Amino acid sequence: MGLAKTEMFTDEQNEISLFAKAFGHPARVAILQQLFKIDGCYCGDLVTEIGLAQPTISQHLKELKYLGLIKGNVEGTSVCYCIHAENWTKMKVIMAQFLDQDLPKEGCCS
Amino acid sequence: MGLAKTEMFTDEQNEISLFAKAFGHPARVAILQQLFKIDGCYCGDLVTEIGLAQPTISQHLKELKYLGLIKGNVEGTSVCYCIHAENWTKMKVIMAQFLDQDLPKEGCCS
DNA sequence: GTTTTTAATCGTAACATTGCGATTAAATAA
DNA sequence: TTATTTAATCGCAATGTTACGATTAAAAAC
Repeated sequence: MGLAKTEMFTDEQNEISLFAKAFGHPARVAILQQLFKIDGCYCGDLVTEIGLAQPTISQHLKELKYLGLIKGNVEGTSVCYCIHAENWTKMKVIMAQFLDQDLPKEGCCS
Repeated sequence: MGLAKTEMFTDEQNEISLFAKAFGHPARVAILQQLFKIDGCYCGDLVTEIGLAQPTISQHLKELKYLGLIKGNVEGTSVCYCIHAENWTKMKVIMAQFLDQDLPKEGCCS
């Protein structure tokens, strides 16, 4: 059915999967890495750097912005993007809670 | 076109996005959390716990297994799953490299 | 050997994602 | 005002994902 049944999962599980989905495409990973390197970066620069068409980059930026991971500043005809530092930190806390769980000493597969 | 153009991205970017994609569905997050809690867990227990149909859980388990994040041990007619500790740690290193980048002090949006 | 149990696989319907050409919107420059 | 520049949005084709009923496979119990 292509749609996750979000109502059967916890808020935490849904939140983790939403952030993870944002990182689930190499173009968005590349965009974020670029914004860490050159903060802020114009949409056009990202198009050049990453090599996808302008509407495609714009769409990826929209998703990242929707999740609050980046913000964009209009400067004349350009838009300058950068990492939303505060929200990035919040996201990291949520992801770390999931990733840094204690590994059980002994499992069935030991 | 629905398919990421992997050849235009770095191996690192592709690897990050593959792991992220694994966490990009709440059911897989729930499965992994359950395996952290009760290691190891039988496929049937996961079906009961999570509430999706058996073929659906089996499919999610297959993806997690393909990425090396879990392993399954056949015990009679059952299969006992658990976190692949070593690979989980490796994955965490890769994800941390991406998530823990230094935030620039000043961006265009400051 | 037959039945039961457990999980993988198959097939397919419903839906989501990705990519981009074409267009639009909005600011700037001429 | 009329280009020009830059990026968002629209529309659509191609592909991927998710879910599950039906079936199969394999081991265990009887």
